[in-house]
This record gives sequence, C-alpha cells and structure tokens, in this order.
Amino acid sequence: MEDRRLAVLRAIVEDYVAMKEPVGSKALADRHGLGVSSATIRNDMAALEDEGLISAPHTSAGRIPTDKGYRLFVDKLSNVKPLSNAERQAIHTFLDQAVDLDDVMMRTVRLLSQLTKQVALIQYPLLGRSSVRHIELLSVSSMRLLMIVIADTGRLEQRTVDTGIPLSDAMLSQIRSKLNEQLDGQLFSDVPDKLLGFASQFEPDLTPAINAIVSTILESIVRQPDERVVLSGTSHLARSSENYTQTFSPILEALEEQVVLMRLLGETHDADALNIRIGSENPVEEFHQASIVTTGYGAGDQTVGHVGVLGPTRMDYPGSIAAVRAVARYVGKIVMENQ
Amino acid sequence: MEDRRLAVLRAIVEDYVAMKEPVGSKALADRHGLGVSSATIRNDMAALEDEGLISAPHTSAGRIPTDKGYRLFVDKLSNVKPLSNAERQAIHTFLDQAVDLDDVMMRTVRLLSQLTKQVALIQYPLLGRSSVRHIELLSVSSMRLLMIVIADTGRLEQRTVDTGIPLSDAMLSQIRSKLNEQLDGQLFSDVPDKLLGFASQFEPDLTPAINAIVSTILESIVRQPDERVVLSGTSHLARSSENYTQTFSPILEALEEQVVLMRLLGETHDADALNIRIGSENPVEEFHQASIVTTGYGAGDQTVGHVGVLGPTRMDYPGSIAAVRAVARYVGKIVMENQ
DNA sequence: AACTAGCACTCAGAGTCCCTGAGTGCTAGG
DNA sequence: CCTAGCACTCAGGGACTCTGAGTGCTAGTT
Repeated sequence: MEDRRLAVLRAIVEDYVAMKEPVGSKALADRHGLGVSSATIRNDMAALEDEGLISAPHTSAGRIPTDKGYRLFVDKLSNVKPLSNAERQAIHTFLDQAVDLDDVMMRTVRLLSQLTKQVALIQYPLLGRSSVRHIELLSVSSMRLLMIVIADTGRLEQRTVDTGIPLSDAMLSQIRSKLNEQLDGQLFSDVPDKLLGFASQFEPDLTPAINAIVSTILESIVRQPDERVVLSGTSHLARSSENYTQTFSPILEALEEQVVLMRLLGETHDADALNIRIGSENPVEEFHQASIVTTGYGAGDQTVGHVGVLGPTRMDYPGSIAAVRAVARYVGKIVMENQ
Repeated sequence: MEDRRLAVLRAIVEDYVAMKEPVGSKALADRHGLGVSSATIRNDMAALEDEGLISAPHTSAGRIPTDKGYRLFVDKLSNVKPLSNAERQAIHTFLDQAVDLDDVMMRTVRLLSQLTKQVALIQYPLLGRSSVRHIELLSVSSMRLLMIVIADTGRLEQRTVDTGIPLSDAMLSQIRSKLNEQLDGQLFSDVPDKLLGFASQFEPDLTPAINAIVSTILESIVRQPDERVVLSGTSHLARSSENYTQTFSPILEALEEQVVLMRLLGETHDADALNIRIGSENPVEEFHQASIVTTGYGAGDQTVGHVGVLGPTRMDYPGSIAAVRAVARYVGKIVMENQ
C-alpha cells in the first residue's frame, strides 16, 4: 500500500507536468491503471498531503506536488528518459559546427534550450582548472601593450597594460619568450607561484614595466567574479510562467546578474554529479518558483565548468536531466579535445 | 491654430508616455496650459484623428498616439532632453572600468538599459572597417594549430586549423612573420587581396597547409552572419508590455536570433546618424509593437558598429535619444583609443 | 483490514446583469 | 473661432448566481 501511495505521487507529478493543471482523484483513477477506485486514491492523496508531498490550491481543485513532492519524485520515482537518436544526432552535428569557444558556448545553450524548452545556461571553462597555452604581448603604442592569455580550452583573456616606460621590440620579445618558457602548459592555479620574482630576471630599470605586466596577468586569471555565464531561451520562461509580473520579471532580472548565475551554476556539490534544486531549495530568493538542473562538464572527473537548465518547478525532470547530461558530456569532449 | 493642434499632439504623447493611459480632452485642458477649453481640444483631437495621428482604443476612452503620431512628434515636436551630469559621470566611470572589449560591450548594454529602462543592444565593432593588429599562430598538436586574429578595436577571432601536414616550429614562425609583415595595419576589407598568392612564397610541399591557414583567416573575417550583438535589460520589456503572451514572448524569441538583431541594428541608413523606427516602420514583423532607437559608434564619421535601445512604441523618445547618443559617443572613443 | 460506493459539501470560475463615470460628438450661442 | 452644455457610448467593476470538479466522510462490502 505504501507502494501505491508512491505510485499515486508519481502519477500526480507526471500528470501535472503534462497538463499544467491540478489533478484530481477521478482523473488519476481513469488515466493510470492503478487498479483501485477514486475513493481509495482520495485516501492516499489525503495521506500524501499530510506528509507534505502534495497540496491543494483550493478546496474544490485537484492536487499539485509541493517542492518536497518533486524532490521525492526526482530522487526515487523518476525513470531515466533516454534521448531519441535524432536528438543525440542533433547534439553532435550542431556542436561540431562550432568554430571557436564562444561559438561552442552559444551553440550549447541554444541547443539545450531547444531540447528542453527551457532556459539553458553554461559557464565558460574555469581558468583555474585549465592550463596556459600561450601568452602573447603586442605593442600598441610606445608605452602601452596588449596582453593576451590563451588557455588550453580555447578561452582568451585580453588586457591592455600601461608599462610606464617604453619597451623596445627586442625587449618585448625577450619578455614574451621568458613568460612562455615559464608558463606554457602550467595550470592557471600554479601561475601566481611561477611568477614570483619574475622581474628579477631582467635589468632593474625594467622592473616597473615587468611588474605591470605580471600584475595584469595575475589580475586577468584570478578575477573569479568575471567568470562568464551565457544563457538562452528566456522566451520559454515567458511562455510557461503564468503570474508573470510577480515571478517572471524578477527572474529575468536576476538572470542578468553574473554573480547570481555563478551561484546557480557554480556552487559545486559532488564534483561533476548531477545537481537539482527544486523551488525553495534554491539559494537565490528570486528563484523560489523555479527549478534548476545542472551538471559539470569536462574530461572524465575533471570538471572545468557547469551547464544546466532553469525552468518552472513544474518541469519535465527526467527529460531535462537526460538532455543536460548528454549535452554536458559532448561539450566536455569538444572543449577538452582542443588541447 | 495649426500650431495648437501640434501642441495638443505633443501633450498627448507626453502624457501618454508618462501615464501609460489614454489621455482625454479634460485632462489635457487641466494639466497643460493650452489656454482653451476642453471642447476646443476635442475639436482639435478630432482633426488629429482624421489625419491618423492619434486614435481611440474605444469610444469612451481617451486617445493614444498612432505610430504616425509618434513619428511626427519625434521629427518635429520633441525637444532634446539633456542628460544630467550624474548620468554623464556614470557613463564615464562605469565604462572606464572595462578591462577588455567583451567587458566594454557588456558594460555598455548594462548601462544603457539602466539609463533608459529598456532593452539595450550593441553590435561588436565590425571587422570590415577596422584593421589587423596582429595574427598569431600556435601549434596545438603536430598537424593542428590555433590561429588568432587581433583587430585594432580589441576584437579577437580564433579558429583551429588542420594543416594536414606537420609544420616545424621554425616553419610556423616563418609563416607567422610573413603573415604579419603583409597584414599588420591593413584594413580587414583589404586582407583578401593581400593574401592572393600568399602560398607561392613558400616551398610547394607546404602549399596545402598554407592554404588551409589562409582560407581559415579569410573565413574568420568574412563571416558576416557571425557579427555579434549583445543585449541587456529584457526584464524592463517584461514590465512594460501588458498583453504579454501575444507580443512579449515573440519579441524575446526574436531577440535571440542574431540575424534579426543584425537587421535591427545593422541596416545602416545615414551613416552614423541617429535612426528611429517606430512600431510598424520596423522591418521585422515581431517588433511592430516596439520602437527602436539606434546610432553608430566609432571615431568621427567612421562607424564601426551600432548601438541602441528597444522598447514599447510608448517610450520616452527624447530621453532614449539622449542616452543612446551619449553612450555611443563614449563607446566610440573607448574602442578607438585602444588602437 | 482494506477497499468501494455514495452522499453532502465546498468553492473557483464562468456567465449575466447593472451601474458608474470618463470621455466623446454635436449644437447653439457668445 | 471658441465655449458651454447636453445627450450618448461603452469599458470596467461589482454583485449575483450557477455549475461542476473535486473533496471528506461514513456505511457497507470483500
């Protein structure tokens, strides 16, 4: 009988997700082959309500799952919903067309939002976990140069540096080679150490210029708050959220805050495991009406970033999970194979 | 009397923009010092309606301006609304903090959307009008290399190239120097010409590899459809549009199409002049309920990109125009001074 | 003990009706 | 050419009713 109660919960979640309307005992008895009458289901529903798994918006309406109910469904009751071959195919062909990292990121969110009909988000590969491929220095004017850091994930960081003193081309290329000699292939997290005392390798009168360069490099790779997140598919959110001024507009606003997006995606729990936050479980106030499904991407257990979808708590969890997983796996492969 | 009719139109536009409600003859007579009675204003309004400048949503409501009415207002009746010093100051300090081109673009749309309470858009500097600062080639693996094109606006394009045959480091640096020798400082639009017969400068067995590199360069700079547009402030749109499922969701969707955004921003008319499209004047179906204010940015008469805002036809045109102009001027300065 | 049938009860939402007041157009007079 | 005044229109809001989906509970059945 305990089993049947859970079957009822599952049926409620599934029907509610499909119909977007509170579901009643009669509908359940009819549509799902539970083998009992609606009266029995009513008793079960009353029990489920006591446990806080479902609730009724008003007396004469059906029940809808609570956040706790969705949580139980996700943890215990949902079956994997494998992607169709066509969908798998679409992921591969669409992402393979990407020409550079920006393009990969953009295509990923596009694709994921189309697959899930929700808002998709992806975080650029974290610098801390990738390594330096090359550092380029270009003189812009006599006392100013452009520095470009290239990561093995294809991510680029550029900064202008005011050297304070003019640097000859010869000098510049010497600095460049020394930099690359000592940094190429190093993990970004190791870079600060490797750069300790870097200026001492050059003549003392160059020290201020060298230090300017070094500190710009450090700044460009440490700068965590700048970790970029891109997203797509906000129009799906518009379509699914009914009471829009109260919930929707704040969500849109929050989605423009990089810091908030980082919290949504970044708060890593179990490394690259799938992470689901349902309604009020969410750390950010604005998203108490929404659910988020995220996972890490990268090579093997090495997570270099996160990707996921955001939608109403009433979302198709099995479908979203499958899509996020599949896309994450493929993006990981693409980003890592460039090195 | 013709003058008064126009004054009435102006008053209607201003009141409607401020109140978001159809405005009636009595309200006009009270609030604006037109010096005539409401009955007279009613006659004027009837005339304006005959000319198609205003219309009534229903019999017992006030009037609202038509697209044609807004157009007349914008062309003839609106006064410039200068920005406050605080606003000017905000533009400077906020944009000066930008560390690279991506950051400039992002900060610009943020700022502009906050200033105007509307959706702000900006187009990355067009490659065709800027010139090559440097081309970098890095070997990734034996037969694969990473090519990075750096524009004088700070814009970066990167591509991976499969050379087909292995290239020694010496060879690579030779190619690199030749490339830069011939391309540095050239306008992007001249690059294809300059690269004609480039491969003939090297040994014949390198030809396929060189050609792969050359064609990747060409592809990366020609690729017009990839011209990027970024935007911000969609939540403002959510707040201002009332009948949202019909108009709002499609707009959001259209805003995710780069091609559409390009049409909105890109269709250059009078070089860098201010460009305003009101409601149905708009080339894109989805935006018939919206207005767009755009202008070019760059150095002097040299437009390298466009920037603007998008909002409901009922928008504060004088304010938007002032903000767009001021921001465009400053962005142009920043982007150009990096060279 | 577990299920079912049946019944009384609740209540959101849709439909109807009416009223109000903002706003109009028109006409006659200054 | 303007104004005062009047009759007219009609969206929007409030009050009311009705309906049906859905519930909880109890008594009966297996």
